[in-house]
Amino acid sequence: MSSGKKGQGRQKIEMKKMSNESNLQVTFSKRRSGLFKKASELCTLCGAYIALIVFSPSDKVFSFGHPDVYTVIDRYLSQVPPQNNRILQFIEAHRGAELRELNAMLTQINDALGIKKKRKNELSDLCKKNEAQFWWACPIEGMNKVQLQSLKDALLDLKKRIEEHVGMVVSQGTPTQTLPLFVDNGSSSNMPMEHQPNHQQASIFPAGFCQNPMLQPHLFGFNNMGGDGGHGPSGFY
Amino acid sequence: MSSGKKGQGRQKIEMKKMSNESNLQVTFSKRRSGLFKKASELCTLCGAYIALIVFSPSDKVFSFGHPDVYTVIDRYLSQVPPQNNRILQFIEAHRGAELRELNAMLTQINDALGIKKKRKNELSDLCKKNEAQFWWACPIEGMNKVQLQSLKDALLDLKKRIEEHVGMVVSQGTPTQTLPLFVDNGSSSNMPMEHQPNHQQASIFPAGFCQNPMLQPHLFGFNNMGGDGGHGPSGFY
DNA sequence: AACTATTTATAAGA
DNA sequence: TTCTTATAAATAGTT
Repeated sequence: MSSGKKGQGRQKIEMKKMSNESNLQVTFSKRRSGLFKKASELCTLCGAYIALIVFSPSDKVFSFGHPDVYTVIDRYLSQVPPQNNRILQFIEAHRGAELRELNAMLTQINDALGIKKKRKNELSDLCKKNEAQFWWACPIEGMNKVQLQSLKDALLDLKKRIEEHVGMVVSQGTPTQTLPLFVDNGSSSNMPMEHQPNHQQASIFPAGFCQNPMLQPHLFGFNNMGGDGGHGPSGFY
Repeated sequence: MSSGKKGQGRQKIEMKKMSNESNLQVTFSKRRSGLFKKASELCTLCGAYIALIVFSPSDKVFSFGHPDVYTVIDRYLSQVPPQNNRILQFIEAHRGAELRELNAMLTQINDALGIKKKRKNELSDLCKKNEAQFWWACPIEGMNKVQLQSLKDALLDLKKRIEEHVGMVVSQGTPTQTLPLFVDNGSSSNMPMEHQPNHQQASIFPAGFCQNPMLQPHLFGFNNMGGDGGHGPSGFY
């Protein structure tokens, strides 16, 4: 602007996969922000329930949910169309159908049966997987019971050794303080907020367990569980 | 425009729940369209994987997925952060921690164990529910195996009675024709398309089983499984 | 990350 | 719901 040469400003782009890698990265970032903002605004303005999950080209995952992702997914997966009288309605609707049509229907129904069987197996697998290794991908949440128990034991041991080292006995009362080293509650005031929507994300995660709170102001709760970004040794912040 | 009085055009709106009901409905509709369009564009431009589920204020559900909603959800739910050496890393990171911090950590770990147990039960319930009555909410897909079998039997019976009525014997060869009455493949050319994105929604539904394809041009596959909108007797269209 | 010329989305009104 | 129009908001290209 201060120079004599001014940019062309925004140009229209072709709606196809971007070829330039670095450009794509920037565009992804900008548009992802915009998308999440739009989603949160739809919640705020209209009281809609929304789940939004985005995997970046480099497989980082970003999510937004109101009231939270899991609630909306559960509701989506549980949703079944009204089934009463389905068969009756179907037969009524096709009472005059030609034989060839009926044959086609039977074929489709058989196909549907096969697909249903296949998907049922897939779902069973998924359930097993989820039982084996739990989902919510925050540091401690990422551990299974056995791992948590191990961690707890290890910490107890460490604590004991410190006690011995310091040479003092500590009361075992419930601590009330949170850990700055470990906890970062995204809703605290150190986050810039342009406005506070009146809806809240009732996160499934215990407050402060999530890493990488998105820095977008005025958005509900964008939970970036992305790969590299959060799970290294320095990730406890 | 033809009148002397011209509108003010778009006005800025407050970012809070809209009070006017009919206005809210219109805004929801417009913004939902915009949101889904943005989502599909992010897929097209950047190759992102996205799942987007929206429940309207009146509880109609709209969804968009690339490659499809279930794939993205599965991936999201299955995602677990790298766990190797987590415990070691944790202890390393906190070797100098104060006793009070260790106490706080133990409390949090105990909390996490409790939450994990609770969520595990919830997940089990969800799995059971899904086994009992399957999810994908299109007409035939909405039926369970027993219902599909009943429908098949009913159709076979109907077919037989028609045969008797017409007084002829029909060959049982596999039909190759689709049913206009029953099938509507959203990607066929009777849908206005401003442009064809090079990504495809690999729908879990057999082609044509979905109802209410959204009429938004250039979008991937918005699957409106909304309550009233699609499941009545007239829903077979 | 910031800037800005443009394109795009959308609130209001019909 | 769909169309139009004025304006707000998002963002592509650049710095």
